[in-house]
Amino acid sequence: MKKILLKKQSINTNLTKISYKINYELDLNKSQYDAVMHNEGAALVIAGAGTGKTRTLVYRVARLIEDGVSPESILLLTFTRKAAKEMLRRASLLLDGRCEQVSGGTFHSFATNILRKYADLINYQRTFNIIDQSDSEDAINFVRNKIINEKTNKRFPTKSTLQKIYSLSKNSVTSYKDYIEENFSWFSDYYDEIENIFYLYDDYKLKYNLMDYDDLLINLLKLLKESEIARKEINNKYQFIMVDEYQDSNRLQHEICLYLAGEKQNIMAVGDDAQSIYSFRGANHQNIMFFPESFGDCKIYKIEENYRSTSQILDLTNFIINEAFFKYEKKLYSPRSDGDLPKIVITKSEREQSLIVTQLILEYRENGIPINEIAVLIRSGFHSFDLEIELEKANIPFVKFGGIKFIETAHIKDMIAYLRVIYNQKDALSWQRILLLLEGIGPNKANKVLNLIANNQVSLNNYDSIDLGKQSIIVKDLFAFLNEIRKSKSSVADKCTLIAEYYRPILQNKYDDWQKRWRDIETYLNISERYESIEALLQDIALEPPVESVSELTPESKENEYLTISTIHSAKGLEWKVVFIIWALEGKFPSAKATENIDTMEEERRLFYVAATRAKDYLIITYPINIYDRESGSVLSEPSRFISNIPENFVEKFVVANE
DNA sequence: AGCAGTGATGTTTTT
DNA sequence: CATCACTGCT
Repeated sequence: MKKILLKKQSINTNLTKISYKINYELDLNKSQYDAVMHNEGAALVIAGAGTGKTRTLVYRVARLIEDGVSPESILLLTFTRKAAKEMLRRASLLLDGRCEQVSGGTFHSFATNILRKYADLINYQRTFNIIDQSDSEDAINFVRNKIINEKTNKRFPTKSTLQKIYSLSKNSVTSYKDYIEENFSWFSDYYDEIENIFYLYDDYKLKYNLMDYDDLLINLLKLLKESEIARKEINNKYQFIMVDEYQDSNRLQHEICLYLAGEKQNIMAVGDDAQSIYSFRGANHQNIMFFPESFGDCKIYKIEENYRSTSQILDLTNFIINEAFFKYEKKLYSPRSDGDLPKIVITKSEREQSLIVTQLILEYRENGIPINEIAVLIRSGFHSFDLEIELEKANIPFVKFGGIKFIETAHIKDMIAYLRVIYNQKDALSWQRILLLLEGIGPNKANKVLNLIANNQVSLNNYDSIDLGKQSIIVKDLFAFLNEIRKSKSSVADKCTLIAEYYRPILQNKYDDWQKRWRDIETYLNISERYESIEALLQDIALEPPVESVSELTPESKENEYLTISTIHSAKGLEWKVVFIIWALEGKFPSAKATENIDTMEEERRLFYVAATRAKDYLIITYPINIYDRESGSVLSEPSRFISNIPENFVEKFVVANE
């Protein structure tokens, strides 16, 4: 039995007597100051776009530390690790290195770290592997194939639909039955089969020591709920909880927060209901409004003064959000009234849009705006393909965030699968993947090996009993090779290089464009150099994958300044002097998929709002008119509904002159 | 049992 | 423009 160490912590609540290094009153406005000085008990901070939300969090971290709270006992949960790092860096600049000691990360990475420690309490081994969405779909497909029969041959949900139902019902803490009835009622005939698949899927993961993204949260909650020992240790360690971007948390995360807050309820949630853009992940934009009800006593702070944008930009964004069907009690105001009006540029074609955006970027740069103060924001990853070509022609260095990441490509997943079986030998999903790469091995023979592994008859250092006839040798060679790497004392990067050499002939055989893919592998090898353990590498790849998309990201463009192209979701919390929003066309943004449903439509509006509020000084919205759209088979020619009825004096409109 | 070739299919957003 | 499921061939 583990012994619980209780450490007494004295928090000086008598604020007036302390003399701080930082002059909080001078550095902050009144509402920020109040939030920063919030001491114990629950609090909700509603902070509009650009109102210094990060600043408030950073100052509160510093303030708590100045008051004698030990940095490790502050837990800062953010949406991305990048955000957490940035905050801690700023806090360190403000105060000192102690701020770097603050605990923090995403819900998922925090959960992973906790679960690695307490895995045995929830019947897992601590070397569990984390599987991403597509892995999860594959595993679901595996069990799905066992369930489908004559009755289920038509209109039975696909693996990706099943994964979605599974994930959303878990994230919203709703039973499968209720969730299907409410959201996928057309599948209710198949309810028994679907539920069965989900049970089998859970068994599968437990058996092979795998967790999907949802399991990380579910198992953390389970641990907090069911193990008093773990809960006490965790509560004792993390005395002050701060959660950023609360509007994008879901029910499951909310329940975790309740347990993390513990009896003391020292939790501060920060967010903006008008910026909720993650409902597809089970977030509900009303969640944040329910937050106070979960606590006996919850203070609410509102911050409304915007320091980011000019009042010209805010006039436009206020207009956009006030058109929302469900009203937000929100009007941001700004002391900066010296700006240009936002521009709307209408072009004839996508080509012309790309050309004009490129040209404007060059003009802004000539006028002294550094290129890394400029961003192009897009609704979907592929909206920038044409622009990317144009930017390359014009020699404008750029980095693209969001969209398909190179980590998600088949060849990189293959590479990672080798590492994963070394780390967790039971990982059937990865075994399956790498076995199928071998010549003469199909699903059946792979399955044979999988069963041997599952029954502990075969492992990396005991594989003599494998008998697959002619193919035995090639499989045994794979085992021998992986076992060598497992035992080897060489660096992670060296191990990855060996794997790459092993994989290279397979790659060449499998893909015509193997040279392009090999370059990705070289990038991957470079990344692997940053890690000292396979565990750390795998964890980062699963939870904080390198954000850069597949791209010809040259080393020098990374060093120097670059233009940012980003999906709006990936641009959350960031800001630039100049922001372009391209493809503001009905059918693209809002996406054609969202138009049927009022809730998804409203989310598109908030998304547009988030995009526009990223701009500090200049906002340029563009769209091409008369575009034939293959998807819907129609001609798109209407400007986005979010900008079509903007009052004339709020924007300047441009069209490209005919030559 | 494995594999290659074919035809359909569908392409938000992310941990 | 892939990937994916399916089919028929070896």
